[in-house]
Amino acid sequence: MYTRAEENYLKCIFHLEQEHKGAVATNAIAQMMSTKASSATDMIQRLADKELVSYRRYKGTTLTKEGIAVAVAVIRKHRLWEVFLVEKLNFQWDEVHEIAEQLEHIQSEELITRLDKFLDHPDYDPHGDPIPDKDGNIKKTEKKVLSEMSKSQHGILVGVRETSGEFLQYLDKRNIAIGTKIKVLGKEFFDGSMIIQVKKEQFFISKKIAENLYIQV
Amino acid sequence: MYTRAEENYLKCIFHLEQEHKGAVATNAIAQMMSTKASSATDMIQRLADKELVSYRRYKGTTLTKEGIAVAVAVIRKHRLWEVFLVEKLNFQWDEVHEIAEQLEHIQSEELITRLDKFLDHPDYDPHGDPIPDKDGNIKKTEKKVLSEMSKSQHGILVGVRETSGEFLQYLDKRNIAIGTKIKVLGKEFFDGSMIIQVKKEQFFISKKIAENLYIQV
DNA sequence: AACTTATTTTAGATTAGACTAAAAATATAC
DNA sequence: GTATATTTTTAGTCTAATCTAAAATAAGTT
Repeated sequence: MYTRAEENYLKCIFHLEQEHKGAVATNAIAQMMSTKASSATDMIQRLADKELVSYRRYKGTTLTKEGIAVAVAVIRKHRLWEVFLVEKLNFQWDEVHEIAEQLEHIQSEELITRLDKFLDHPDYDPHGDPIPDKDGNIKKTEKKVLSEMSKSQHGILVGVRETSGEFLQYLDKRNIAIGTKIKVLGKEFFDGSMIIQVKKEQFFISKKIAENLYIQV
Repeated sequence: MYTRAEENYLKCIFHLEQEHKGAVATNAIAQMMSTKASSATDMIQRLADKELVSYRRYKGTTLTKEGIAVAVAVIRKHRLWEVFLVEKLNFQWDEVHEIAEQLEHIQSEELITRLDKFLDHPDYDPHGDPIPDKDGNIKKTEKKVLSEMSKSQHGILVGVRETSGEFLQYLDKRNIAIGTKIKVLGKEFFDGSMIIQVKKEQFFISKKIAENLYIQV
């Protein structure tokens, strides 16, 4: 099995690779892991020795098949635990990330099989992210970033990008949650800000907010 | 907070101190932790620096108030998770120990508060051991080892000492579980073996088995 | 093309936790 | 009460994961 640190690096590289499509820069990894570039290099080289990533000095890092499998397994565990925490223990969706970061490293195939069944095989976690299946397949959701939508388009919120407590609380305060219908009433070219309709109410939102909301059209 | 290793040592020392009443030998700790005496000494000295144990060279180790608090908190978490695994995820009672060993180190007060509530504030774990409350109080069960009972005495099984898979499966095979009524029909002085009644059936059991069953008379 | 800046890697040190081998303290035996 | 055996501790080494400082490479600018 792999260490906690290894699993965390693999998960991190997986997410970065998804975002930017292509080899991941050492600095990007270091930054996301809140560590120094030298530490990241060190770990990357160890992961390369174990053939979990392929790596060429100064050129960047990509996950191997095995590396992807490990990363996705960890993500599956993380998201299943998040469902458990919200659905069964009644946590708010913005409180679960930190705890799931720990739970995702518990080693037991059987545990996850049973947890998945107990939760009735959920497809999405409380933030709207898809839960990989046992074999590592992830449902691709054809979601759009709200900031890329134009006037009078509408859809439902299926996920968020940023997962900080502040951001999720911002949404809660405005009654915006996964599943909420959102319509774009207006868009300002100058700064990318928008006026949106949520249920009976209308809000002004900045570009920064709009960039962090995923909408299914 | 404390590291996994520290928590495990504290838990180990707690159990040994309960059993033998008095300062715990370094070798006993090393043996229970499946490590070498030198490693144990090393850790004990670090724990002493942090005032979690009081320790005098060559004399043995005892937990301080703070050390007890940490150990009991870990034991509480372990036993609550065991209840969860058996009651909610339908594990057999002999399959849960290893997983609970991992789960007991998850750091979150709130998680345990909510888990406890979700499980309806259980008093005992699936092996019959009492679950410490939030403040660290442990219900003392006035239980007796079966091997110390005499002919025609009876009671119910409230706990087991040994927790190996083989032993628990031995019990399962004979339909013996926590809560089962047991009556001593006969006892052999020579080797301490017994004939017991369980439900409608009678079994011969060796002294070794009898020493590992706790009965509430 | 040469200079400057930013990124990445190497070298060397540190910490927790474990190990082996040897030394020190305690316990047991005659 | 000395000799022997057992237990415990110390000293020194090892690995994973981190750090700082310095060196190497790549990228950007004139």
